[in-house]
Amino acid sequence: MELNDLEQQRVQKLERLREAGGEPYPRRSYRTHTTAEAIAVYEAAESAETPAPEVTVAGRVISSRVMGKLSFAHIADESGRLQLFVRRNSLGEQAYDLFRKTVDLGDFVEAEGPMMRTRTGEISLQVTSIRMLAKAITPLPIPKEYEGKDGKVTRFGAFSDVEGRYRQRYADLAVNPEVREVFRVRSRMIGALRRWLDDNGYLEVETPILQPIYGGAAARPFTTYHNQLKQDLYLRVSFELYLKRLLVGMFERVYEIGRDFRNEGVSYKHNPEFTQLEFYCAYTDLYGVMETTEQMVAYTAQETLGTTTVSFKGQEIELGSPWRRITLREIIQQGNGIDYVAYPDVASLRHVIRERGYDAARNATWGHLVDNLLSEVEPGLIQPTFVHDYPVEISPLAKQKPDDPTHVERFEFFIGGMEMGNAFTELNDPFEQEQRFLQQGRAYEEGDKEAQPMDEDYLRAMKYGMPPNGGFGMGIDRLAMLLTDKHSIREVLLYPHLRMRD
RNA sequence: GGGUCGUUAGCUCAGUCCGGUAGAGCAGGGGCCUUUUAAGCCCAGGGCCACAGGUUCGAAUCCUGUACGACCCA
Repeated sequence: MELNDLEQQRVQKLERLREAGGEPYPRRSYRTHTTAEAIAVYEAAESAETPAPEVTVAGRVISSRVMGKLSFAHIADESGRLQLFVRRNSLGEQAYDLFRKTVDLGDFVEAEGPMMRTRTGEISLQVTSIRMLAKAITPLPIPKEYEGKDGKVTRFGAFSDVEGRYRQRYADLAVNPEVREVFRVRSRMIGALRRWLDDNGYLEVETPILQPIYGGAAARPFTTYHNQLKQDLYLRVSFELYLKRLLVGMFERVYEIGRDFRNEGVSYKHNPEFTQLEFYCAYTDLYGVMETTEQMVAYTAQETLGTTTVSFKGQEIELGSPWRRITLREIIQQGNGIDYVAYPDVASLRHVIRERGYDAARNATWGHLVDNLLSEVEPGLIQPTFVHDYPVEISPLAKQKPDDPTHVERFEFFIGGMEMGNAFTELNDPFEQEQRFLQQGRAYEEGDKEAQPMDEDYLRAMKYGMPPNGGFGMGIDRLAMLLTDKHSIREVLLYPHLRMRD
């Protein structure tokens, strides 16, 4: 192990601790109170005018002010922080000296003694005994903090290098409490989603991540290989086809929360692996799913943040229902002035798009061009909006509209200028589904690498009879961005994908 | 994929225009200090200036390329 100067100094302290009979990495702590509990029991004793309680607390040293015969330090645990009042008279000369010489910022320690208030009024622990729990060799970039009279905390020298924070997330979490809070919010959010679905009759299931045939979304997959079976396998790009098979199997409401993998570029809202929620509900359709979506998302915000009004990029977003509904055709017309329905082939659509001054890639399919037109208006969709009625070409698993076979009952919904999810009245006619797969196959041959492959077993399942149903998918990471007001997906992923470095 | 910007001490950053001994604060080390809280005071340390080339008497600084990252655009 290569150690720099600072690390070598800490190893020397570790050895000094051992020489004094101490153990730098003992097996466990005999903590009696968290720091928050210690403060609470002291406050209770104070107001009841009973003697100050004795406690044992454990945590990481995050500040220290060593003076001659009296020192102050703060330790932090997950519940908060507590000041240690370390006086030579209370601790004993040898122990005090050992504390001064061997304890660094970042170390985990255990401290024991009666609670007290200092002269300035801060509730503290008067240390009668202190023990190393885990010696930190590498110094953590612990910032200095200053609490202004208005209670606002100013931090100095905080660990803020974005790349460093992502590559060493443990250090980021250790020194930036607000980063920990992001992941608490994320966890509460997923818990709330799960609770809502469970309470509404949905069964949580798990389906294969390794799939012999991928599908359910327009995306390129990651490919892997099973050595013993000598078989190519794909990492799933969606859960869709496996979940809908379960409706054939007589489950009526199913959902899955898990990881999808898409072999595409990274951006502020794309990571190669991301967390998705999909649910399928028998006997409803797109319009039923709209209501479900509104209720579920509003509930999740309320349970997670205590409000359905969220602030995102400086704007107030109201997640309470009802949400705006507008057709894809209308919103593109409003945004770009192009009625794509009037240009039913790729040549004429590409022509009009270029005429209006927008880019249109030469190899883009008609469906991609429509999708690109939507992308132009997407950043303006701040308040929750269902954009519905999509062209059948780009929706091979959705059911056509009864009055217009060129369009399907599908919506994508947008919040905060981001696409959050996608839903259909699911196609359950096996003959039509077969035609759609064949059409996708032709698109693939023509160069659309995101087209979906034929799935014979899925058709076989559908031939047994699949109830009418509405399906739904939502990007969990993007919802987490919305609820935490983070503007990059990497801020809501503990370990975002980064390029290898040496 | 294109453009712009960045990479200097463990952390946060100056220094780059206009080439000439590598800087600060915090952290760390040695002292002083029994109510501090961005504690304070004194002293002494700490660097492959991302990497590889080039120009030059001389490069952190100018030029080219590479890597990684951030932001914007597609």
